[in-house]
Amino acid sequence: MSVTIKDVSNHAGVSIKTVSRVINNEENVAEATKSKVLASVEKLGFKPNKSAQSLRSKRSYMIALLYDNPNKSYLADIQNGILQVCKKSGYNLVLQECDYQDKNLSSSIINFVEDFKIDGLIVTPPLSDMDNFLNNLELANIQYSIIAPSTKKVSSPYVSSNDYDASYEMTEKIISLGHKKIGFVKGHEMHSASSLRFNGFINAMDEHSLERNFDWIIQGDFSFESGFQAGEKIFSSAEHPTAVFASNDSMAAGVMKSAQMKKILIPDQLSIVGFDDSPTAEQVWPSLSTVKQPVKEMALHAAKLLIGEFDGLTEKTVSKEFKSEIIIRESLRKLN
Amino acid sequence: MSVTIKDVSNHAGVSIKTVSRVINNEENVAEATKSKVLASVEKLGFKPNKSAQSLRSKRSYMIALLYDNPNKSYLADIQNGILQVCKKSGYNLVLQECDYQDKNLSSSIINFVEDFKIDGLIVTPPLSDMDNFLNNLELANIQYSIIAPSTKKVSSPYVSSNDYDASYEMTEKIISLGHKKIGFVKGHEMHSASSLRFNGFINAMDEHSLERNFDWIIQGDFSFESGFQAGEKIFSSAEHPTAVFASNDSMAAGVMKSAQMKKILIPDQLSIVGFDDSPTAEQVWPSLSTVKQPVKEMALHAAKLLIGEFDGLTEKTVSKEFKSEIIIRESLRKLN
DNA sequence: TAAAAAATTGATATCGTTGTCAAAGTAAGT
DNA sequence: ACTTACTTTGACAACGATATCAATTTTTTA
Repeated sequence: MSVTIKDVSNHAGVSIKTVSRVINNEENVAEATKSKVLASVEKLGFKPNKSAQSLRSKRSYMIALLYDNPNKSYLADIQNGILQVCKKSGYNLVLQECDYQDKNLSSSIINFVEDFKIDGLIVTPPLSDMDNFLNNLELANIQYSIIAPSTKKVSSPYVSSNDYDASYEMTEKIISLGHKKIGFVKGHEMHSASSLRFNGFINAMDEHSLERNFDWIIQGDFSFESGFQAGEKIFSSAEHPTAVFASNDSMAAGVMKSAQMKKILIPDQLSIVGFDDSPTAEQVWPSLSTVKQPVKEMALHAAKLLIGEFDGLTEKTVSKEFKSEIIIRESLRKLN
Repeated sequence: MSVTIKDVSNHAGVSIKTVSRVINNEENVAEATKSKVLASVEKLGFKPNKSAQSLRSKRSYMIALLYDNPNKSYLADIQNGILQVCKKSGYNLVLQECDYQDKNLSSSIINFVEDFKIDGLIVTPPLSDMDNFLNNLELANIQYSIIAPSTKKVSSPYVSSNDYDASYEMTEKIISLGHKKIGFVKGHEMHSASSLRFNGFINAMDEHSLERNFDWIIQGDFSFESGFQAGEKIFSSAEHPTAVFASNDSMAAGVMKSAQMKKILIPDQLSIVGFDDSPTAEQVWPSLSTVKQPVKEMALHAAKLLIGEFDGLTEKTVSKEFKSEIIIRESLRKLN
């Protein structure tokens, strides 16, 4: 039926072990033998049987993406980045949806990995911040690579974004446009990015000696609805801010709706900025100024880190922090 | 190390073949033997080695999702639905991003399937409408299940939504609110849903003897930008419609922006409706009335169809057409 | 030039299942 | 009771790769 290693060994006049050596790029194969084998491989169109390889070498050539993320756009970007690496390196991506509140999360994931001989995991927020979970993975000797952890105490490779810096920078941008009265909507408490983004805001405010008004600093949970509620609170206070910075775009859209329903003109009377550059950011009117993280590139790098870890990619890849980009759209305006 | 079929056979005092028979639910195993084996399996915590099974039986217990879809939200819903079935049936979902314009699409997919011994494919639009591609899959003897094809000439199982009906119904809804001057923004020409949605609109208009105004019927491509451009055209015509029906939410948001920039009040002067119930639909202001397809349920059913095809699920599953739901939000208002 | 060391190669076992086919056990038919 | 047919079971081969370890060849060293 299909071409096996034995066919190749016959064709090339060597043992199957030698063919195996060549296709696995092992050392100590004479150059002449190697090219002879490679020629046969090419000629016969040989492709190693993944199942057989997997059985013998206990590797599946599959990596899994662990996520518990309500943000569909974010998820899609992550997947795209990983897939790009997978395609090149012959790996496959398997999806594993998780519930971060599940008591049995660790054991069910460990089971899954052992069951399917998954080679490694890519862990996304908020799972990437659950130290206990990550520890369990390590105890079970499971390789993983982390996207966007807040704390970097883990030993496994990670990629992160500079949520703090980006938030600081965006806040400075707002301030530079003359705003002094700035509100803030915090993100979900479980997500480490929430505190980073908040701290960036606070520190930039402090740096410019601007007063924090806690009537305008509202706890949200990244949902549109929570953004709307935040807006309702902010705009019910005696004095209104001239700008509101929400920790993500959905909440910014919520604030925007609240303002618009109260006939507050955006951006004339109120500037709004978000975070994430979700599709919605471009599609609302006025379009949202926001912070764009290179999510896809981060995921790509995380995949490289992981696969490099057990597959020895040619170029050595290391943990990396990515820089975000500030995108100015219609919702942010200079104060006059 | 881990428990093998041999351990179970020893423990149960039967041959490995008998254990194999039990775990594969084969016929002709005495009830007593079966329960004895099952007990041992339970006791020892035996789980068949997927790689070995795969090697011997030429099945990978993996299905792949084929997509070339710019809509991240749609993709996430599809994935969720499939994953739900996968979890139950022990399959894994592998992602395969495609380019529908790729000349080598058929061969590269066939290669992929043979390479990884993928058990079956779930094909989404617009791939699901490429008859040539589907034919090639069949020639290669690859099992697949289709989501939302327009034509049903294929022999493989499918799930579909009633795009035509939903569009017809939504148009009637608009008409019932007193609108007579209704514009329409068409979707991407490659997507079969586009023509279905358009036909639903046209036929409902005809049915109610309403005139089609081709200044208000604009070709779009499902993108926000194309929706915006459509709006620009529509609102530059001598007379304005009182309602615009866009073939998806992104385009509806584009039309909305165009209108808002021209100070056309929504919904007072103009009603706008979309299609898909994307996250944006809820987050724009005024929020978009739209058509929600049970995408997740459709994907779930498609996965059942596929896995049932080669795995004989308990309940017999057949091709099915799903009904969409009309969601009325702020952007649609009764004409007074 | 012989011996030792290193590099290269191959015969065969092995991974953990399922498939083949024949043997053993049971039920049915005469 | 004795074939005949059917059900149930097991011994062993097979799937297609990698691992072990010894054999062979080449290179280095003395």
